[in-house]
Amino acid sequence: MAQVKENKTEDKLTRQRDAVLQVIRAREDHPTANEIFQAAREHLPTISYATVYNSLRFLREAGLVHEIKFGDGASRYDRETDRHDHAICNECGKLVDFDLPQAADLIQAAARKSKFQAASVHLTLRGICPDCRKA
Amino acid sequence: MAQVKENKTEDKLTRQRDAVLQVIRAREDHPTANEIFQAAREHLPTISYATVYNSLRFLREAGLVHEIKFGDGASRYDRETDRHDHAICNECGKLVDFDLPQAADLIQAAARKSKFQAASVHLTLRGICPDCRKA
DNA sequence: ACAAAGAATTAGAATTAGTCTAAATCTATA
DNA sequence: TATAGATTTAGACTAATTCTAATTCTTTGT
Repeated sequence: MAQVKENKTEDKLTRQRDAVLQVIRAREDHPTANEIFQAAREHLPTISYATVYNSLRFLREAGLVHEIKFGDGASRYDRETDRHDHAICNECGKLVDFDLPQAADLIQAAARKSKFQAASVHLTLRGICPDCRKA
Repeated sequence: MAQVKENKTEDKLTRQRDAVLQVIRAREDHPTANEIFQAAREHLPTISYATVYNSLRFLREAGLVHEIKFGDGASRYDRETDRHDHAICNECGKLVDFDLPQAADLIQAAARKSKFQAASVHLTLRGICPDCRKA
């Protein structure tokens, strides 16, 4: 009798996937897929663009990285996977993480208003970052 | 002496721009630029894709429509221009407006945490919409 | 250890959203 | 009515991402 195979998605952290993960973990900021590709090929020169995207999907589904999608260009990837909020600078586009527990507390109220079954809530602030305010 | 011309951006609601505006105002949902283009050319068969984009930029800058950018594909346009929040269905992608005044109240706290000078805050709920919950 | 099956990777083509460009058309006004 | 400025048009172009098909691992059974 054939052995039962439960998992649909494989769960191996291959060399390529690990390289991508390490790139994200090594950075304070929120790199794009392209930036990750550039950095990853320094360690693994043969890695391809498609593999970076495949790895990012894998890592996201495994909960190891967090994908941030604002409309402004490319998705960005975040090593911080706990619930948190984002601030985006209207001048320079800088993206900053912060956590506002009060925002998380609004999940019930948001579910009631929207009639959705809530999975998560996320607050986005738009404004001017400290650097651009100075300049 | 030449007449002084103050406005940098012109402010005429041309036939094309008005057609785009009417399409958005006529819809309950949040059409993409492509959907707007399809609908607008029923009234104005010669309108071009680029003009739809130009008109959307004009209408957005004039405050007549609201642009919603989630990473999931194309920008969507909303006739509702007052501050409001959004719920997105993780199953079918449906986008719904709602207003949670408590979210607006968090603008001060969010500014403090992020160190940004705040312009706006916006709460996004992700979950399952009523229709998908039934199915 | 070896072959077969399944998974992952690769390179490049394809797709999609959106912007840019240059020529043509409008429109207001002197 | 001529003209200058603004707008529209069609299509080329760009950037991000996904798809595809061939190739290269990895397992695992024998």
